[in-house]
Formats: sequence, structure tokens, C-alpha cells
Amino acid sequence: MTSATGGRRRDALANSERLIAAARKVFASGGQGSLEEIAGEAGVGVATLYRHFSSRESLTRAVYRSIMRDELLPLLRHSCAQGSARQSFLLIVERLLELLDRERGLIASSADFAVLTDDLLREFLEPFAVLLRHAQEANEIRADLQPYDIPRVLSILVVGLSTPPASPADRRRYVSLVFDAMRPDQAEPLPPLDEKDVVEGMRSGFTAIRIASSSRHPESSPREGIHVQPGEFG
Amino acid sequence: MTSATGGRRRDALANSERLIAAARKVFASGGQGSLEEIAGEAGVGVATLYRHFSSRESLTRAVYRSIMRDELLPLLRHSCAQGSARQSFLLIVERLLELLDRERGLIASSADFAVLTDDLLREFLEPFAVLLRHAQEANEIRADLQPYDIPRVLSILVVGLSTPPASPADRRRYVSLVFDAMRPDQAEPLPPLDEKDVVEGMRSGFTAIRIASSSRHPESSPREGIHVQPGEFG
DNA sequence: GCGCTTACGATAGCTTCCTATCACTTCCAT
DNA sequence: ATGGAAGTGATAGGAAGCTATCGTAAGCGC
Repeated sequence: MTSATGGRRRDALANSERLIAAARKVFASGGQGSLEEIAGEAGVGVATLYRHFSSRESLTRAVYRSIMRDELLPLLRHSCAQGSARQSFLLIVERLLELLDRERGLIASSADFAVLTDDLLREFLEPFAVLLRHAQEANEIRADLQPYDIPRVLSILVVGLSTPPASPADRRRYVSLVFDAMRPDQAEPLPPLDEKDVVEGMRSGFTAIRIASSSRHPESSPREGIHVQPGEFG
Repeated sequence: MTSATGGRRRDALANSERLIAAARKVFASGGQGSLEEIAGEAGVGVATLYRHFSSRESLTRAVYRSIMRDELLPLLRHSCAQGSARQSFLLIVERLLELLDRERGLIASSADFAVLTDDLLREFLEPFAVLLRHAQEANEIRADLQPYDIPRVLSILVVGLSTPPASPADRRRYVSLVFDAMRPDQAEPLPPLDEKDVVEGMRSGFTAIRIASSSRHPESSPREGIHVQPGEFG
């Protein structure tokens, strides 16, 4: 039981990563590609692909997570250290939209791109919560927004402006529109969040940022989660 | 060439409608159902299904359109005659969300539910434009929103709150949030719409409400469009 | 009513995703 | 270094979407 790798053999771990890299490459070429093609690109048999990822959806999720980890995590680390928190959210949405614009294959490969995006953004709940608190303390964002709202709103925006793909101008327009709704001087107090969501958010998001949505997708393995040092974003 | 039916034989037209009804029934039972199952339910062979609908996506689109026509059109007719236009938009989103909550099968059957929703809502551009103008004249909605924005914003909301399905409380919350962004006393003027969209909207939406997005889905036949009497919503 | 056109059912076959099996190889703890 | 656990490729096969064909039936213009 090699603690760092979750007890998996080194070759298995390597194959897993090669599969994700291969899928990422195939997706980047525009199409979703057959699973055989992806397995071939990774230099393994299709059976091995299925051993690591129970379905196309599962592989796609891993790829998406890998992209988010590479692109979003640095951005978040940087944002927390400095700058307007409201601006950071803007940056994150725009960055995400921009990179998804080049990832039509990934989107095509997702059976449910919206659910995927929502799940993955929820894994960033802790850093989002920190950013939100900063923004609210600076009176940049309305006080009745709660941490759980952030991944949800971001995913609604990202999905809504990726499918169908919006032009850069339209992206700016609708992102601005929604961000206008987050101003501190709002017209009406928001209706409350569903209690269930809040509780779930607290439980799965704040203690340790792993898979926030394991209940919806039990096959997802925790070892594939996005890992954030607890308290790193304070 | 029987003008009203677009020159199709009566039995073919009937089969088309039976197929839509059958699919609607199968979808309502929760699953997406195999196409053979749907064809069986309609009492026709699977080849006939493909003769009328080139793919599952095409059939799903027809079902979705049929639902929208049945549910949304009366609501729009009623809204235009009376009441707050802003309230009408609210009603439409909520109505749509409510009925989609019972249509998980339809959603599952859509390869791209977001594109479908966006396309279909765009077919209502004219009545939306009328409602918007009323709302703006009554200073209920910010003046820099344009007709084309309405279907887009509505589809973003509807899709974002249907996948993953949001609780009624969450739906109210996020609908309220976005509608707050549409208030007349907005913080910042919106960045402009993409010119291309505006032009396309004008061309395909305002002259005659048929298929607003024929360029993206050429296989859609005009005869299946949602028909609105020109000028009915004024 | 008649004949042409259109639409039909049945069926066979292709592709992709996915499951399952099995003999063989690689890794790793001891 | 070695035995056993973990991992692997190859492959066969099933389900579903989709295409294509063909002989037959039904609608429609005349």
C-alpha cells in the first residue's frame, strides 16, 4: 500500500495518466474520438481503458478535472493572494469559457456537460468561499450570496455560454449581465437556498475538497479528486 | 400538393404525429427509451421512424417543440393581453422549469439539451420582443436589453436549472438572481451584442416565426416549426 | 376506378459503446 | 529472487443507433 498512490501499482497509475493525456489530445483535435482510438493513442488496449474508467463519461470527467486542475487552480491561488475578488470570479468565468472554446471535443464527449461542470466546480467550494467572503467584506458582492451559490452560478454561466458556443462579445455581455445581479445594492433579497444544498456543501466541500458529488456519481474515485491543501485559501 | 400539409400524404402526416405522441409518452415514463420501443408504441416500424426523423435528436426536437407549443404558446398569448411583462417572463421560466422537471426522459434523450432549448426558445422571438418592449416602456426591465437577449437568457436559466435538476427553492433563488440583473437601474451598461446575432435574429425571427436556427440544423423542416400569426403579439 | 407516386414493414448489416473472459505479464512485499 | 496479487492485451459478443434494400400497400391526381 504505497500511501501516495492510493495503493495502486505504478504501471496502473501511469496507464491511467497516459489515458487521460491521450483523451485530452484526441479531444483537442476537435472530435470526441472512439474509445479504441483513445486507448490506441495511449498505447494500451481498450479493456485497460475500461478498467480505469467505467465509461466514456467517467474518462471525460477525469479529463475535464485534469484541465480544471491545470488551469483554474493556479488562477485561484493567484486570486486569493491579491486583487478584487469580484474581478477574480470574472477572470475565472472568462478563462473557463475561453479554454472550453478550444475543447469542443471534451464537450461533445460529455453525456451531460452541465452536470459535469457543476460537479467539478463544486470541488472548488472552499477557495470560492474564501473569495466570496473577501468580496463581501469589501462590499463588492451582495451579502445574501452564499458559498454554495458560486459554483452553481459559475456553472450555469459556463454551460450556458458554451452550448451553444457564444461569441466572445456575447460571452462578455451575458457574464456582465449576471455579474450585475451580484452587486451589493440589489433590488430584492434572494429567496433562500435549499437547506439540503447548504448542508451538503458544508459537509463535502469545507472539510476536505475532494469529490463534492460522490452521491450522484458513486463510481468516481476520491483519488482522482482535485486536491487543495486545507486552509490554503484563507 | 395539399397546401396545408406541405404536400405529404395524409397517412405519413398521421404517422409523424403518432410518433411524436408515442415518444412523448415514452419520455414521460422517465427513460429515453429505445427507438424501437417508440416506433412500437406508435404502431409503426423503426424504418418509418427514421423516415420521418433523421435521428433521435431530430425526434426529440420535435417532441420538445410540441411540448413548448402546447404549454408556452397559450401562456404567451395570455401574457401579452394583460399583466406585467416582467412577471410574464418569470412565469414562463418557472412554467418551463416545472414541466421539464417531469420530462427527464426528454432531457436524457437530447444529445444537446442546451442547443435544443436555445433553438426552440428563439422561435418565440417575436412575442418575446413584444413583451420586452412593453416591459421596457413600463420601466420594468433595463433598456439596454434587446429582443435577442430574451430567448438566450431564458435558455441559459432553463438549462442551468434543469441539468442538474435544481430544487424548487434553488430555482426560485437563481431565477430571482438573474431577474435582479434585468432591473432598469443597472450598475453598468451592457457590452454590446454580437452583431451577427442581432442580424440573424432580425432576419429569421421577426419576419415569420419559424425555425430561427435553420443554419445550425438544416435537417429541421419548416413545416414542423411553431407557427405564430404575424403581428399576433402586438 | 386506375396508375403513379409515396410511404410502408421487415430485415440484414454496420458502427460504437460496453461487458466478460482468459491466458499471460508486471510489480512489489517479503 | 520469488510467489502471489494486480494488471494487461486480445478477443468475443451483446445492445443500440443508424443505413440500406426490397417487395408491398396505401393515398391521391386524374
